[in-house]
Formats: sequence, structure tokens, C-alpha cells
Amino acid sequence: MTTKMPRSGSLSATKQALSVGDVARRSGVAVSTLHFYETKGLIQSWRNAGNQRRYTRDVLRRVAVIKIAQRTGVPLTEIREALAALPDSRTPTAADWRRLSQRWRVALDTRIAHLTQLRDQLDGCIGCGCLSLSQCPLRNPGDVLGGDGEGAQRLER
Amino acid sequence: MTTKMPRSGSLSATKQALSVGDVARRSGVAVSTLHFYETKGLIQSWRNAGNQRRYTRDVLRRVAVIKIAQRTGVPLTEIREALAALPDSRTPTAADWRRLSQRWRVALDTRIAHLTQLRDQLDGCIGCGCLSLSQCPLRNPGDVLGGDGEGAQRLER
DNA sequence: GCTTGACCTCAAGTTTGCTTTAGGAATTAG
DNA sequence: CTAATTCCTAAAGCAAACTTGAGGTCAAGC
Repeated sequence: MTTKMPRSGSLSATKQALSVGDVARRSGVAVSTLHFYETKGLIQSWRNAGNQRRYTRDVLRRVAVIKIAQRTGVPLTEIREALAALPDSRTPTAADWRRLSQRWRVALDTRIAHLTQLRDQLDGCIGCGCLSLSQCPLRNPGDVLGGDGEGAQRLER
Repeated sequence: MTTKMPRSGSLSATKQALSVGDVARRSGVAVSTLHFYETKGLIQSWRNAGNQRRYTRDVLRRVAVIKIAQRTGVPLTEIREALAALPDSRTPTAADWRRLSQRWRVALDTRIAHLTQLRDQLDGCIGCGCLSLSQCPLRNPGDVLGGDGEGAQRLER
């Protein structure tokens, strides 16, 4: 039946599909994470004769994108949506990836701006030592901070 | 939401102890959250004759501090430690709060710095559209990374 | 005196993002 | 051929930070 080939090219096999272990090793995420991402629709694979997952090298880029987006604070559901906008039929182009990175770049800017604002206010409060006197802007999240309340807390663990 | 409450002195009774409902209303967190914070050692209370929680006004500042610290990204366990450093016996002074805010200000700076660095790297990759895989895969189709075990962690953590 | 509404406790549920475990099947190395 | 890897699935577990639910107590208003 099949000839004896290194399963999915641990080092040779330049154009072979990648096994889940290959992807894990190259992308730096655990195999279980790749399984998990697949159940969440973030990546895709097909199966070989023995029911094992096979990936194109595209998946490496996708995983890289996922990790970067996570660092910018984007939850997996949003990442999934963004990746879903990529064409499934063809290999994503540089422009595709660029569009994603720009999208998240904006979100990242916003997050940085929020935190910077918080820092400035914290500075003001260090000056007065209050952190909770009634006029403290931190204590009274009037408008600007008001909308931020929830989203900002789950950024970098 | 009606401000009619004889229970533990919402408006008059300037020196009254606060019920858990009072604290919830004034601090903006849910009653269940206050219970939760208490189990975690973030706040304290004593009980009245009917086994209901009573708080000093200090708790309002503590809760405010907790919320602010969370906005800067500090997890509850660390907040607890920081608050534990406050003197239990006396009402915390402005200097006490200032020490806390400075401590978190540093952490916040660090977080902003991390995100800024990430943004800059993202910028670099927007230029080529690759999102910075270890070696840009769009320009590195030879897959040099294939055998070297570790893979594509670039934008450090 | 009874009905409300605020409280109480303790346990379990929720969400996000994974990891771990258990029991097998497929591949590869020697 | 056999042993060692690698992979598979489904389910359960973990951690953070809370919320929800069940069942019951306490105090006040009509």
C-alpha cells in the first residue's frame, strides 16, 4: 500500500502536509490546543487514511495570528470571526493578513489609550493620595472610563 | 433603586455602619460580589445581632481600590496581598493608599510598555503583511524552521 | 399577623481558554 | 515483528471572578 515515508516529514518531506505534532512543534502550541482550536473553528484539517489530522502550512500562519491577536487582548470568538473572513478556498494572501493585523492594531491602540488614560489619572491620585476621595476621577468613572469598566480587566493575565 | 431605606442609615446617620446592600449601592458592585470578596479576604465585616454584615466606610475605599487595581490588570490574589499590607487596626491613611497606587502604577506602566512593544512589532509586520512568523513565511517558503524543534515564538511574552 | 424585602449560607453554575486523563488505534523505528 | 511513538475521541478538570439557586431568617409596613 503506502510506501515507507517519514510520516509527515519531521525534517525532509518539504511539501508534505503537516501532522498535528508537526504543527505543535513549529507553532509552539500544544497538540491539545490545536485540537481545541479546531473544535472552535479557528483552524481546519483533513484526515489521512488512519484518521489522523493533516494540515497545510497555512495553519502555521493562522496559529501565529491567533497568538498575536490574543496578546492584543482579542478573545477567541472574535479571532474566529476575523479568520472566518479569510477565503477558505484559496491560500490567504499577504493582503489578507495585513487586513487582520490592521484591524487588531486599531483595537490595540484603543486599549493602550485606555490604559494610558488610567495611568494618568492614577498619577493625579498619587499626587493627592486619595484614590477614593469623593472628587477622585478614578472613583467616579463618569463617562470616559465608564464604558471601559468591563473590557479592560481581562487583558494580560 | 428607591432611596428609601431606614435599615442602616443611607443619608443621615453619618457614622452608621453600612449594610451589605448599602455598600453594594454605593460602590456599584453586586451584593454577591461583596460576599465573594469577603471569602477571599479582600474586605471584612462584623455581624449585627441578626447575623447580618456590617461595614465601616473604609470598605468603600477598599472596594474602589479593588476596582481600580482590576482595571490596571492586577488579579485579586495580588490585590488581596496588597490590601493585607494595610494596617487592620487603624483606618488607612492617604499615605497607605498612595503606596498602593504607586505600586500598581508601576505594573500598569509595564503593561502599557508590553502592549506598545507589541504594537510596534505589529506595525513592522503590517509593512510586509506577514504578521511576523519567525521568519516571514511569505518570504521563506523553504521552511527552514522545519527541523529545529522550537518553532516560531518571536514576539516574546 | 402577615407579607415583603433585605439578608444569610452553601453549593453549583458560567465563561474563557486550555490541559489532563482514559482507553484505544495507527505509525514508525529497530 | 515488536516496541515505542504519535494520534484519536470524549469527558472531566482547572483557574479566575463572579452569579445563580435553593431553602431559610429577620425586620418593617399595612
